[in-house]
Amino acid sequence: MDYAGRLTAHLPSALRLLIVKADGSVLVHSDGGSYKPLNWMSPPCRLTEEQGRWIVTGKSGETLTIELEEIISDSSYQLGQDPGLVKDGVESHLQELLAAQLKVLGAGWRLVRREFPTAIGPVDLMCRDAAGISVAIEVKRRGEIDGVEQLTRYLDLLNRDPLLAPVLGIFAAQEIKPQARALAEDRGIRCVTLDYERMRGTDDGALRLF
Amino acid sequence: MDYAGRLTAHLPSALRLLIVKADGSVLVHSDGGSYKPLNWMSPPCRLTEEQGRWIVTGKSGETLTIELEEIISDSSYQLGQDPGLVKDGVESHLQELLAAQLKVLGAGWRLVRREFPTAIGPVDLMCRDAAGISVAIEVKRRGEIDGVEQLTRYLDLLNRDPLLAPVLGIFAAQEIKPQARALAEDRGIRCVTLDYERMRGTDDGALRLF
DNA sequence: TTGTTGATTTCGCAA
DNA sequence: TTGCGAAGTCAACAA
Repeated sequence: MDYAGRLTAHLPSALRLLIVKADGSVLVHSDGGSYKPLNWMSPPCRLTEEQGRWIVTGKSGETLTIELEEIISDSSYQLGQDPGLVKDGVESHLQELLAAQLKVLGAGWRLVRREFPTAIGPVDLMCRDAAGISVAIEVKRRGEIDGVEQLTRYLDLLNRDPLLAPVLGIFAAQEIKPQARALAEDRGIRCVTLDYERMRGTDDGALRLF
Repeated sequence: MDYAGRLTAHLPSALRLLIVKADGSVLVHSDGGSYKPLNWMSPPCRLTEEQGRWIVTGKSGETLTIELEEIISDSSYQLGQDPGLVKDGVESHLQELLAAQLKVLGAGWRLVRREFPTAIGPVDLMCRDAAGISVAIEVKRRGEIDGVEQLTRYLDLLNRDPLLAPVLGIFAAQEIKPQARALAEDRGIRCVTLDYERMRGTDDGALRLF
């Protein structure tokens, strides 16, 4: 099997599972690893069959060429439309919980609004502390450098608004990477680690503050 | 199907493809979307079977519970060990090639080290030019604004170190987006477009310099 | 259509 | 083993 697109890749001959979905997409799986196929073609794409060879072409001209040496089994089924997955516990939930339990950041804090709009995107939570100082909070499940950059951009912009300035920043996440913490603290941004289970279970002191 | 781990998720009853790999991992695919399953359990994990129900348990205690209402087809095959995928053309190759062909950036340049460590992450290539001035190089496959920001952060930090300062920056990529180039040049960062095919084929002038 | 952001990300490399 | 950045990331949502 050979792939030519953004990169080129080659897969030697071996016994594998080939899946062709209803939308024409193709997956080549080995008998291990994770859910990611060894190689694949995403929809929209088109599958053409020659003798003993599949050629799958993507919309940007990528090609996946599969040489079929032996077919152990070949089956086809119609699965129909799928009702889809319902998730719980992602970032938006953390944001809701923190908005509802804002007092743990400090007494007398109040929420201005969630998804506070700016020209460069929404701030997760905009608040005012007991003294009335504006505080912009960025909420992440996992806090990495990108998130600190994102909050920094918001703070730069917000602090140019004389009605809001000065605006402080809080970086809140279930887990904060050391490099992200270092960058945040270097920029005067407070870091807060969130405990999702405790926040869901209680309506009071559910944060570990550092 | 129900999942309980970092989040909880529920999947209504429908006709689907279940795959159990040799390492015990489980994939639940619908007949569309991309290569990502609707739900899954990554190895290492263990599958136990009750009547009409599969319970898959991961190493961190996550569980995937699957109720089997009807079995349309059930097959099992041994695929054996897989020789694995050979990729070509990714960032690490570019980094290696540029490290080996550093002289094309200028005569008398030398490599200090690859993956030069800093508090906010490793600099791809740290060099000194003929005059002994430090140069930090960020290598990307596709040069976008994020990469320029990343290099800027490194330069800000490195220039605070009196043993290194002044530190110049080079942004090197197979393809540099106009916005990224504009930002880099505005910040005094030199942009270099890398020609992967020529760099792989020659051991001399393999860059197009701008 | 394009861009931005989150993810049960997964994967690979270096310390 | 751990931590961090890249990915043919994918996918959802907004502009």
